[in-house]
Amino acid sequence: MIQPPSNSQSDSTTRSPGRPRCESSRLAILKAAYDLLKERPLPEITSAAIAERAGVSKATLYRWWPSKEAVVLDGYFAAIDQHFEITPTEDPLADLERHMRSAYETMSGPDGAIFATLVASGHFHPKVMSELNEQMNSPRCQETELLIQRAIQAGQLRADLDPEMVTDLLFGPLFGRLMTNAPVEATLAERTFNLVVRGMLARP
Amino acid sequence: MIQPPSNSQSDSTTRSPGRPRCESSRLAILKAAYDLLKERPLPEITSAAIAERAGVSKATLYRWWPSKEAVVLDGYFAAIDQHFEITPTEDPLADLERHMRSAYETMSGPDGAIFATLVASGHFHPKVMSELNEQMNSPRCQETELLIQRAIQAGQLRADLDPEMVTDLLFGPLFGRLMTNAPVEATLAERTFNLVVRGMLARP
DNA sequence: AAATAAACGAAACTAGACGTTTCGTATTGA
DNA sequence: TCAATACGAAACGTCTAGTTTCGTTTATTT
Repeated sequence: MIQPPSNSQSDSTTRSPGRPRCESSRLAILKAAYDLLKERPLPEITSAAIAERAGVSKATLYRWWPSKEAVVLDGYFAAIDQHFEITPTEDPLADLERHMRSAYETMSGPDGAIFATLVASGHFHPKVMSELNEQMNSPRCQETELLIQRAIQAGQLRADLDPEMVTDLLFGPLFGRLMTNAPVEATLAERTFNLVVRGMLARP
Repeated sequence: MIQPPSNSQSDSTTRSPGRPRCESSRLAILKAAYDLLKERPLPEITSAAIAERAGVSKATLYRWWPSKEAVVLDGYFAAIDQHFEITPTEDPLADLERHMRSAYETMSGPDGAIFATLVASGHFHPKVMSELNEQMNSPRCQETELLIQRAIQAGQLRADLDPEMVTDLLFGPLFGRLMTNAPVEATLAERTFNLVVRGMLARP
């Protein structure tokens, strides 16, 4: 995350003197940021609005986060932290498809729209982009690539596949939708998966 | 395009009285906008900077365009208008690949970066997004789908393919790169094309 | 219990951007 | 010449990010 002062309160044993940080304010700020994110795009969210909704002064907000973007990003991560688990079965290829459908389904809703606007902001705030890549994109890609490698080892997929390339392809249509602000149709994951798996060449 | 006053000077015969619009200023503004776009992302471009570089007053700029975004968008369209022609041959599938490589190559350079930031801005300015979709995305998609249909009719591709889906897939990795601000590798188009054509299933 | 260190709220403040408006001047057609 | 329009210069209003000041509150430490 992005916090200037020494965060994670060093140890739980040694505490610095003075009034401790107000945990409820911290949570209120994160929640306020996420709630606002569901209502309107990031540029229309002001730092004053976040502070006001959280019942907190702007000074407090800027004491713990360096910018509006950092607050909103932390709020988003805190809210969606629990998504995207995978439970492997005997059929790695089916696991891959389930994983993909789950991602598409999540991103077809409000969290997808928020993600898209955050990525858009990332083009103007390098730290936002790198945070998003580190916290969201990279981990999800690694999960996906792992599933692909399992399917390869199980003999279900070609051995000469590049898992990274396959991942790009599987999620490309999703990114395309998010990037152009187009709706993610319910059948998109399925159709994408089938086409990628089978290929488009005539007479196999 | 986006111009509030009656543009395209109605007819070339009937002209309204009064001093005519200064064409050189118009061109200077468009060029200044595009040049600035090559230098820095849109939010860091100020209307004052565009006017100053064009040697024009802000009042002139806002007389002809409703916003900074509209100016910049027109500047971009004016600069890249000539890209992406297709010359069909006897081999529609090869045409498709060439078309795709050309698009990937173009978008791997500065115009791709600019496009990405414009799309990003589109998330915060609906008119920018719709303009981009109408002037860029939709036409390119239609071209691509046409090429796919030709390849299907030539028997090179499966008859049951959905050209739109294939297009999404072919350009997905490109969009993914642009969206996350990642570099578009020189071999990306080729690898994408090969994988989509062949599919990823083991033993065909 | 007293001193200290830090967080908090309220509010003023700076700096900068967008977009508007005013006014005087320049350029065209009628 | 007159009317209509474009242009430049400059001031202006409004909004926002982010900073700073100051008095108050809550905790630890001695």
